[in-house]
Amino acid sequence: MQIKQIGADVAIKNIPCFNVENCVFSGQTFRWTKKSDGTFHGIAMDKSVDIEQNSENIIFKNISIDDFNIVWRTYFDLDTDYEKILSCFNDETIKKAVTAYYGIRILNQDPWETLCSFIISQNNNIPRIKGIISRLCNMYGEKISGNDYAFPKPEKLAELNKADLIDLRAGFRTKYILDAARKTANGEIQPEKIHIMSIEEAAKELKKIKGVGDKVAACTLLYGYGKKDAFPVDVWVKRIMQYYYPDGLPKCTEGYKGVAQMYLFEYFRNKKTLEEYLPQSKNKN
DNA sequence: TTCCAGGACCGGG
DNA sequence: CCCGGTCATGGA
Repeated sequence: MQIKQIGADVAIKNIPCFNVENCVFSGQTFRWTKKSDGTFHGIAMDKSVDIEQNSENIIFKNISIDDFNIVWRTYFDLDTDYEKILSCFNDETIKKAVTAYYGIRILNQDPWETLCSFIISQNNNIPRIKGIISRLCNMYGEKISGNDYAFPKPEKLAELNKADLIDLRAGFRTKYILDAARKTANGEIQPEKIHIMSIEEAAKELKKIKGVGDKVAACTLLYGYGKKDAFPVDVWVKRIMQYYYPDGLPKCTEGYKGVAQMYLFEYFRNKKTLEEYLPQSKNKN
């Protein structure tokens, strides 16, 4: 990876397998937009950034190399060799998904934001998830700049009640958000401990929160704790598993089931007609 | 109008 | 342990 300060920007190049658009619109994060000039605007880790990707460079606008190294290099998981991981996937279906969406990386997001975001995601659709999270940040997050607000801290949300979140329009999920905030703020849930736990232990810990089940826990561990073998099964992945992998994911994904899941999820959810790829899915939920 | 969305909780069997 | 109903909201 080459890193260069060019004026007020940081330009990087020679990073295999890094497509910004595929990373930020793959359903693992909810606070990115694409501007009319093709630039990606995102808010994460209490900072906002604009990124331009062209054939030669990836340009992080108006930041220092220190900021890039401390925040975005980690966030985009740039020190992990994805070519190596993906080349081990010897499975026709996964290979198709990898080819179609090459450049997706598993983001290292803030654990609390990830937990809260995927609590909101349950029985919900992605556009609406983004709307709820946006409102939550605008209502209770610290201002960063312009119209950008940081994700609100658990301590901030812990002191609220349901009435304070009526305008969030999160429905039945509001009480789950509050429980997660309170248990995180009062130390019942400790991210530092979860970091060093096994996936099974960590999931059990997260499931102490109301509204956190297997799927939300797996998403949190994969996208917020860097545990790449965590395997979230949502309605899409469930259908994929039933049709392609009734006996489980192929052995070549061992250790990186979450990475394989990310590509499969993105590949199939963007298909208009699932029947084309999952002909038996009609009668199978 | 009905169905569905990156699910989880709860009660009954 | 497993199953179905239920939970808010809004777009298709």
